Amino acid sequence: MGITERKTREKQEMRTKILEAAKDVFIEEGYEKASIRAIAERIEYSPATIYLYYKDKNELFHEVHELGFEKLTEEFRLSDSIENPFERLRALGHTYMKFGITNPEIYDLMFIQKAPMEAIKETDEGWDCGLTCLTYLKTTLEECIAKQYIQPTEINLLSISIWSYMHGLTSLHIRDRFHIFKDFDIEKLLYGSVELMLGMIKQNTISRPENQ
Amino acid sequence: MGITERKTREKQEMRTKILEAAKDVFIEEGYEKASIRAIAERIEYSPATIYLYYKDKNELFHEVHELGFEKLTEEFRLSDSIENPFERLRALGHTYMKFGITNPEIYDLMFIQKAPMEAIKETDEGWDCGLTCLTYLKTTLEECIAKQYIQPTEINLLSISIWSYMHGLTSLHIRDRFHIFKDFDIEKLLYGSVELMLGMIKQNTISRPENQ
DNA sequence: TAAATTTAATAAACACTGTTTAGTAAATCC
DNA sequence: GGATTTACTAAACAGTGTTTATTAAATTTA
Repeated sequence: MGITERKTREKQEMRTKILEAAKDVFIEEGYEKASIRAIAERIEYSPATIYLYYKDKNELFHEVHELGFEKLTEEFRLSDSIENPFERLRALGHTYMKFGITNPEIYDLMFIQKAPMEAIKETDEGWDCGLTCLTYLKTTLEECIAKQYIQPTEINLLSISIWSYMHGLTSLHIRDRFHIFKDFDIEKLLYGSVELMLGMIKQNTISRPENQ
Repeated sequence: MGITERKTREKQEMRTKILEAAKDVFIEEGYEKASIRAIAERIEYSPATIYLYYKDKNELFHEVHELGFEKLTEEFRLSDSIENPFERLRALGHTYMKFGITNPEIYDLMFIQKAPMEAIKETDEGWDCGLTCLTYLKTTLEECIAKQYIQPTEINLLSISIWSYMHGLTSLHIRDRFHIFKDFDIEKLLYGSVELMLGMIKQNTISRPENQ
């Protein structure tokens, strides 16, 4: 019977319709103004309708957060063609930071807000999209170690460190904590910091001939 | 005339009464549940009364955020007695991270939420309390450089980097992004990361005899 | 001291928020 | 064609920050 098939298809279409509206409101108006009512109004449905397709706001925001990860992963993929793993690492760093600065509201949802993580806790799934991005970093770092650009280091320790560093720079910046450096070009400081870190983890190798 | 003096004193007492209540609600109930009504109820006044002493929620939260900085600065001061600047740097790092993990809601307000920064924008003051803490880090780093524990580096670049690193570790942790390392002892990874960073910035000096 | 004025506090309202419930109209099934 | 399921929504509930009009008390003035 084709009706049930059409119905499930329509149900899915409505979900993506809501999801896209949520994403748009999010990007245009920001986290604070992304209310259920605002999203409902955009698709010309009543607020209550959204609850027929999403359990609650957390679940909806969790899916928006997944969209964000799809976009970030997509941008990460652009660096796949870079042969040198250390150069690829630099590119990933720049991509990550630029993503955060360009899409602060989505970045907010992906790495700062509690909501998406609470949605995960209510299911038995893990933070798959986060894991995917982390794996991207991990494999690049492993390759850097294999090709002796970086001193051998426990990979979880190293990846958590690089990620935290990049997140620290990005999040303190988009949350306006760097205004105290008002006499400096902040973006220049940010990219300078990335280079400082890259220099530090690379220099270790250069200065240790026994690893070469 | 003693009346006006008493009045201004009472006005100040009421402000601190509200402020302390706000801080307590904040610590006990968290950011989300720290509503004007909840704060008002705790001091047994009507919500409207708070607006006679504070312009809006942002201004009140800004003062709570300042209390947080007083506490953090206090804890930083405990490391003043450490002679070796590099050991002092390690202590500051541990203090910072422990502060964030122990007081996640206050840390939230100090380094994550937008609200306190918006309160600053509306006045002509800067982020003085943030600057104080940063100066603490800066002077320690400068001393590290002077005593050749750390390779000479532009001080703003270096301090922004160390701070971002510590904030990245702390904030990703308290916002539950490290659950993907579920097979590991996360706190161990965190302190391990601090050691990794310390090792990296120190090693540069050791491996460069021309600086010693 | 009595009246006028200033001050302090609040109840109630406004415009929002997420979410639930009851009810309606249309589509589908028998 | 009548019964049933489905899709949707209006209205309500409990909460939010904030403003306004009003009241009662404290203070000043005459």
